[in-house]
Amino acid sequence: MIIESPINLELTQLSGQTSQPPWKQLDNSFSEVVLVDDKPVIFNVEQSDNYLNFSFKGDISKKEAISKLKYIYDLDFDLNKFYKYLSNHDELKEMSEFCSNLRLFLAPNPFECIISSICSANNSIKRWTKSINDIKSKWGNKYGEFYTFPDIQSFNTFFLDENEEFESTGASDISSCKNNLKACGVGYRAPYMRKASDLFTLEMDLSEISKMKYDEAFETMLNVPGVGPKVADCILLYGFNFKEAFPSDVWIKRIVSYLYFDGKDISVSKVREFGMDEFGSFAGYVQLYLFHYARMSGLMSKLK
DNA sequence: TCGCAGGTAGAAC
DNA sequence: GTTCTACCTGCG
Repeated sequence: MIIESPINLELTQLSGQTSQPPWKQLDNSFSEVVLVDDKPVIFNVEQSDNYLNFSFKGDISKKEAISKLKYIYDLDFDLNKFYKYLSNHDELKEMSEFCSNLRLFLAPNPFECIISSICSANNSIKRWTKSINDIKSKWGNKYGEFYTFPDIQSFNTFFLDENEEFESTGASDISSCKNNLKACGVGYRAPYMRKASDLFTLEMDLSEISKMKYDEAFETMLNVPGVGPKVADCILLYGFNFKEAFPSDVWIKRIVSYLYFDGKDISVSKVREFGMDEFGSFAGYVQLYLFHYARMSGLMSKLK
């Protein structure tokens, strides 16, 4: 079955968006289990010309499957309109040729996105994706060769580190204690993750976030341990589809400073404000494209 | 072996 | 309000 909206699937999958790790890749195709209304569905998607060709296994209708995939790959976003916008701005006009048909890769599970984004802070793509995959295979439900991300209620029962696990389980040897968050390589982020899951279990309601205006959602996310401005914007963009978010890290700062401020050093928080004012409802996409444009055009190595 | 990279928390200015 | 430093891990 084909959905006729242009996408570069591999580019989108491997672009490091903190919604989730890339799906399992086999040649041209990507597969993962996704919960649709709490029902496990195994999706297989592949590139077919410019489009997304897919199949699925699970107890949902074809219509529901299409609607889920359209959400995850943001297929209703009008790329042509966006490219027209880019071509009208000198600083941005080169970008679309380097990242043609790159789209947002949105989280089917906002809680996974929150934990992924916390994990991505001060970290590399390779390391945070490995950590999230470790968490899934340790504690997720298994469907075929795939694992779901553990739910919020179970998350705050996980041990933080080997000491906590050793003391609570009475294991004979502390070095055999691997069933804890730190063993997933998350480092000092382990307590942030647990506190975040506590917060969403006890005080905050995830479904409330998507009903909020962006500014309120941003302020709300800043109250979550381990979540600062960059991570909050990643969560809002990749986890909740707030396209006006402009996640700003050191790379976006270097790129924006080069393109718009003659290389002058400006603070990350100013870059965020600039991005939101300048790009409006395209801010999230511009951020995504800026990063990959810089990566692929060689600008990144030049700015280093 | 060690230096480095990368956002946040918490403290200091 | 802005700026400094410690934090954990894997890589070169």
